[in-house]
Amino acid sequence: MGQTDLEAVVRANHELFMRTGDRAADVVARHRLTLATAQALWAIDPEEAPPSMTVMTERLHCNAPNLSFVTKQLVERGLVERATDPHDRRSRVVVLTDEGRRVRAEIIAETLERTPFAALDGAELRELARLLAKVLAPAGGGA
Amino acid sequence: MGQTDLEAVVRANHELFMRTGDRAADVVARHRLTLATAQALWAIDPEEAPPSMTVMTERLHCNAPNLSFVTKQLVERGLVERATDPHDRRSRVVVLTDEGRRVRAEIIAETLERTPFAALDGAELRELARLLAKVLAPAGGGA
DNA sequence: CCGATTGCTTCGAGACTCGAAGCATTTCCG
DNA sequence: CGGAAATGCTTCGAGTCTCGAAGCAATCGG
Repeated sequence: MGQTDLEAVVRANHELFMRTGDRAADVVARHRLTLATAQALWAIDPEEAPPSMTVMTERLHCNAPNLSFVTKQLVERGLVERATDPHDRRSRVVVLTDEGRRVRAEIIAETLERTPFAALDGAELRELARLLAKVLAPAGGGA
Repeated sequence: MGQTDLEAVVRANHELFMRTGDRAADVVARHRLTLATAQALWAIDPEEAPPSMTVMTERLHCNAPNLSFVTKQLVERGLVERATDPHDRRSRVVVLTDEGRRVRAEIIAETLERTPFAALDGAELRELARLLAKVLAPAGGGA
């Protein structure tokens, strides 16, 4: 009867995603952003190379026109800038501005303070992170 | 540094919700539904008393006008019917039709087949379900 | 060199979400 | 009882999000 556990997990995953979003709603609104634009901002890690639009569509599970739309709003808000990838002039990379870096850090910090997941203790979080990582990469290097 | 685990958990939760949705997309499309209407259908447990609109808004984390809109589509699709709660004639309950019950079961079954969570074995799923349940109900009867 | 492909944008349409306003019913309180 | 207030839901209008189709610039393949 693993079916019952599986359904419970999928439902809990959905519910917790919604609850985290609900609690983050006023945080992102305070920065004049929406959930969609905040997720895009979150997806740009300032410690890695600026991602191309294609990479961003994969991270956000959306298509190119959608990302173009969302990116435009971040540009207008002064949080990111578009730049042409010198290695392939067709490709545009999304670069965080100083304010973008600051706003991103604030949104992430406040979201993590409010998410229901924060109720778990360190050991539980580590175990949960381990299990979720396994789901994300099930092969584990196997055949 | 539990912060790292917490962020990883929130990101993984988001990512897995999106992946589950992506893999369910063609399943719900096959039934002429969208993700929003399918979630509403999922939220109606045929083994419990038919939920009122208010209960449904809580389950779906949406407001009344939105639910009214989604419910209308399920009614037009012949999957649910509206009924007046005899105990409070202001309240409308959402009742699954026979086809609604059948389509709901199919969508859930096929979604659970395809979700990445299905890669876990029984013990892992049970542990994951336990942790997520704890996040959903953190108090545990405490003060 | 030129057709095919890739990466992105714009455009137009459809779906989703929400606040405001309105209606029916119930509850509250004198 | 009677009427004001509250509750549950719907409709309406506007705004946001999402996507397919079409188009442009740059690169790749022969």
